[in-house]
Amino acid sequence: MLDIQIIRENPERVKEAIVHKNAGTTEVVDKLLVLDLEWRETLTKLQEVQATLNMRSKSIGDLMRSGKKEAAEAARQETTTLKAHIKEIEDWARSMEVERHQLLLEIPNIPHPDVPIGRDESGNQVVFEWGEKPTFDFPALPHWELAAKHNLIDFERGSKVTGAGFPFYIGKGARLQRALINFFLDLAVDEGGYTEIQPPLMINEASGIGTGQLPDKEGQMYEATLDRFFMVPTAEVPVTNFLRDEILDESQLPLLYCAYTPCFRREAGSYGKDVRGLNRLHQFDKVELVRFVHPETSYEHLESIRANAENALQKLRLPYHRLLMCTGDLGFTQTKKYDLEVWSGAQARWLEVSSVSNFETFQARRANIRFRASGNKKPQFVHTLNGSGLALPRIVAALLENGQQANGSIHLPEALIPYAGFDTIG
RNA sequence: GGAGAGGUGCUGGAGUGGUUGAACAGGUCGGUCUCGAAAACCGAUGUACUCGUAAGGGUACCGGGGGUUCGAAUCCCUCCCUCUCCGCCA
Repeated sequence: MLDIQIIRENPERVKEAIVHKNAGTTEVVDKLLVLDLEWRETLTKLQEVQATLNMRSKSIGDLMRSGKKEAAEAARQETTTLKAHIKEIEDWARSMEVERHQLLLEIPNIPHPDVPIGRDESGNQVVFEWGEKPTFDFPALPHWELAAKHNLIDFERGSKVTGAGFPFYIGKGARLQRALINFFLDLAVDEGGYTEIQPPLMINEASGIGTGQLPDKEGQMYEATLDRFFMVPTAEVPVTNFLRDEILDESQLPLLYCAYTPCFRREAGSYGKDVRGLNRLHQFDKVELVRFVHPETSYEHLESIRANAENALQKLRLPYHRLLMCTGDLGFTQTKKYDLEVWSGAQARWLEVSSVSNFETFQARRANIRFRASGNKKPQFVHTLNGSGLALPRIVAALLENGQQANGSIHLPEALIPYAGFDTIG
């Protein structure tokens, strides 16, 4: 949610953001401004009438206390029409406010000036590349064949027990998952300075609204309808909402949290391409990095989270590149975003394994997370940021594919061996 | 799941229909005193929205929502949460 003040003062900038983000028509802005004005006028009127009623009530009280019963009774009669009038204006104001809020929720965040303007993913810029793509002097197998060959992952039984996209990890496959989770968490805690959190795996409606999954992306989450809880699509949701409706002290900032959770995504509408093997799952593991920071420092923190994620990739010796996402490929809530993609040797393509974003006050405003600067100043909204550090399945895909040898075995990178307890699969 | 108790400001804790946005205490901030500090004393100290160039007004908020009333933190309904006991259970 944007600050209404920005929209009032700078509607053209907001419209430009909508156009650059491909986020619908700019009409919402004009509609909102008209409604906002109307709402404020109505509100002023309402408050005036309420003030008169309050005054009358007070004088009735005075009359009663001084024993002037008839006068009090007469005054009481007079308030009935006033009350009806209040109710009328109140209903009107409320319905306007609801609509105003609705429109406000439809307006996307404004991209940072550094962000290249572009319609879609073709406008994204590769700004950094690291590592060397592996070459094979034998027919390299895609990870799903390697996983089957070494009995690491069982997709079929996953389909039987739950459905497509819910695999079983077996033996060294399961151990590899556990190793990666611990490796990423240790990295975040020991080198990144994050505090580890184990959040609930289900969230309520208010939390979904706080981080922006609700109301529009409701269909992307699994819902426990009896309780109206949602399975977490990412740890970002519970971890960001950890501080919802709180006022922090400036000295507490920045706050850095990391969390491992499974992530549940319905991925409605994305069937067809790229769903082979581990490329797209309904349940997958991820370590998420979340920061709550002072507004003045948030872009430094963006680079810092990005560096945390890249550090993990480099330690795993996975070739990757960094994309600066263009306006058209930015999410609704983001001002600036980097995607990190690893090279998957056998599929010969880049796979997204991390997305690092700044939301400035967009989430903080929705989730009502503020801080108070020293000296009794007014509370202001923090900036929130997050990034994957990292998402497991595509890392596993790349590790298997890039690490495969002519004899069919798979070598693990040095950094992972203490965690896995083995250096070779097969 | 059953029975009961309770949810008030940064904190503790009053308040059961009429100057209560909320006593009192603590905390925090500012000041006086002091070489400095402590103590003591004085003062300030919620949030959101809105009107206003400003000074300064106004409205709403005592877990959430709704209702009764001229008037509600106080009465009623409902939901959520916490605690105690019982049951069930990893």
